[in-house]
Amino acid sequence: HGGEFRLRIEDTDRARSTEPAIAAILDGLQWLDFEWDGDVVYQFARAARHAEVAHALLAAGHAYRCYATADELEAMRAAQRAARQPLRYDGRWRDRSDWPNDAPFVIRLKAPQTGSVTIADAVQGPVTVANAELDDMVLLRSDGTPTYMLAVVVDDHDMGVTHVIRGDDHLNNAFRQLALIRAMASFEPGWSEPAYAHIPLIHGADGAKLSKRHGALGVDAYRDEMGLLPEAVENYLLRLGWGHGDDEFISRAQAIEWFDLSGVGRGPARFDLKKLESVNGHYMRATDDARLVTLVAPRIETALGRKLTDADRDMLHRSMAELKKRAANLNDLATSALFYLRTRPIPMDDGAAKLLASAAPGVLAQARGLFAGINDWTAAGLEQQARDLAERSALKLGQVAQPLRAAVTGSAQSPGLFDVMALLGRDETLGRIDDVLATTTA
RNA sequence: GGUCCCUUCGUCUAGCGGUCUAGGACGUCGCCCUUUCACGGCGAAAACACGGGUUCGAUUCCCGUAGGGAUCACCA
Repeated sequence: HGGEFRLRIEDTDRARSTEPAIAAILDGLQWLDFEWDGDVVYQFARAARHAEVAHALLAAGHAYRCYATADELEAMRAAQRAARQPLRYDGRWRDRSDWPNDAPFVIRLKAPQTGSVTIADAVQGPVTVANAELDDMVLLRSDGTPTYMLAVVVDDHDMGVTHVIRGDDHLNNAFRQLALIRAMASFEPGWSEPAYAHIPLIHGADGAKLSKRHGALGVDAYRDEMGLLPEAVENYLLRLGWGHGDDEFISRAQAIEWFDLSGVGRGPARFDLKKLESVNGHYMRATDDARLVTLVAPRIETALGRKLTDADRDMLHRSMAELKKRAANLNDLATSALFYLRTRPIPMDDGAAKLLASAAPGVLAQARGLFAGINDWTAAGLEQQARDLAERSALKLGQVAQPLRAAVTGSAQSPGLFDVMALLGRDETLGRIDDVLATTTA
């Protein structure tokens, strides 16, 4: 829609807004290629301006001092609970002016008590709430710091925010924020109401809401631990709660063209890791080999415990076309690539050991002999030898190829065996077979 | 509990009164391809929460029930 994307860090809770927490947000946004316009605004730095607005409201009679203590308010709520009444501030200081001079106080908004407010939400549609349901919220705490409710409204106004798009856990807040905006607008020009869009929250696979304690992960977990591609995460998230016909894979450009808030569903969607991995696999296959080599290299270096040489990277690059068809994420890709780069003797996994143990006697040695005499060390040439051997020994090709695969890759699964051998080269391939022959005869 | 919101295959969704014997994708299960595993191809099982209306006709509109969600701080 050609708008601006402004980034504001709401860090008024000093305990939670640590340096690493903020860095993780910026880092995650950048990884997903969500570039914001202009400078990052830090809310805490604007506390004085927030207080200024609270005092302007107080002076204009749209706010008042409340001297109720925490204990007093707790007692009030307990009584409301006991009487099965809704829990809300009862306005006990709303109309008083006998202010004690020395006692601590908060500033509360003098919100309208009659009538109702309707929000034309771009996602939820028109939503109406009676003003009687809303109580007088705290604007400024007793220590003089602003609450979130005050801060957002003031910052949105000062930053020229026209569209507030956020999780629907904020829908209720919108009504109170609107009351604040209207109070300001009543005596200061320029306070306009933004358009609201409240997007449903995402739930875990079990239907329970995603939270820190329950399945919610930082963006870095999807990147680092799970080895996903940013475009895959973006595509998956885009399709959660929104769709465009039967389209599953939607590029950034298409998303920009097609996406509209009116198409966003109103019910929460469940997070399905299987589908995310599937989408990621699609993007892995679509990614060019060079980028995959760069992305997967650090993981391989960690697994191998050494830096990759240029020759390693070249080997990786040449094997990538086949490897990427078999991997749903960068972790799997790294694991599946290891055997190309290991130094002899390579380890055998359980599947490989089993194949070697049940192999027809002598096949490995015979194949080794045939391969040693080969002139053109190509996939086609190697395959021909293997086929000839199988035919002569009345074996299926698999009975020849599988033990060979185990010896050469250390695993029962790999890309096409003869392509692997061609890539590995004569010396390495024959050496790996020799390694196995040495251990089995010994 | 009050207020507000939601409800199509197990999951994400298409559907915006008749084209629905309800489409796609993931997952599941078969088959094909094949030296293994994948990829790819073909196919199958699988849903309109329930009950009332409105209408010539409801998946689509309205109401109720049930279920689910959000929120009710001197947190954001």
